[in-house]
Amino acid sequence: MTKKQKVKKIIAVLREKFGKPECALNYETPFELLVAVSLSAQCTDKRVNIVTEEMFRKKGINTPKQFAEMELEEIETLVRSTGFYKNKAKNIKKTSEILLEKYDGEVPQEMDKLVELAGVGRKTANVVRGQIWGLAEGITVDTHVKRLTNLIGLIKGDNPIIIERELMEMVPREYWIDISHYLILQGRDVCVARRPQCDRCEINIFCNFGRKKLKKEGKNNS
DNA sequence: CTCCCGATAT
DNA sequence: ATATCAGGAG
Repeated sequence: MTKKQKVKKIIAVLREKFGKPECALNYETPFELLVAVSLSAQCTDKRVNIVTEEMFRKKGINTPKQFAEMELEEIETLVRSTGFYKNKAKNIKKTSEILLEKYDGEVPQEMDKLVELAGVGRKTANVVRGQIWGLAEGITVDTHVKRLTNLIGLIKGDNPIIIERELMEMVPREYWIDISHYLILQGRDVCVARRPQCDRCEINIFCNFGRKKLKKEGKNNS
C-alpha cells in the first residue's frame, strides 16, 4: 500500500470516529484565536482555555488596543500559568501594536503577513487561517502531528517544515485542514506520547509502531 | 542547536 | 523525578 492510499484509509477511519472536528481552543474573534494559539505553545488546550476565559470573558480584555496599552507585567501576570510567559506576553503586546499600526486592529488573512507578527510562525498561522477563513495554504504541524506521522511511518524526522511539505504530497487537499485535527484528537485520546494505547487504536493496522507493538505482545491484529 | 517555563500525568 | 503539553526566535 502506498502512503497516499494509507492516508486515505486513515482519514476515512478517523472521520468516522470524530466527525467534523472542532477547534479545542475557545474564542469568539480572529484576534482571540490568534492569542489563544500563541499561548498554546508547550501548553495544554485546557490550560489555555482557563487563562483565556479569565482574560477575554471575565476581565473583558480581548482587543489589540487593550493589550497594546497594557503594561507588560500586567499581561505577564494574566498569561503566566501557560508557561514561557515572558515571551508570550511580549509577543501579544508587540503583535497588538503591529495589528493597530498596519492593519487597523484586524487580523490579516495572508500567510506572509501573519508570520511577520510577533511569536506567530507557520503553525499558528495555519491554525488561524484554517479555523477562521477555511484557508489551507499548508497543513498544521504540531507536536501530535509530528509524533503520529512518525509512529505510523508516513514521515521520518522532526523538521516541521519538511513534515508539512511531505504531508501536503500525500493528503488530498480537501483534508488539509481536518487531517491535523484528526491526528491531534487521536494523539490526545489514544496515541498519547507517554504510553500509546495501541491495543485500542482504530488505526493500528496502518501504523508501523502499533503493528510491531501488538505483535510483540502476542495480540495478533492482522 | 538552545532558550523560553508553568502545570500536570506518570 | 521526569516527560510532556495545538511553538517560535535567536
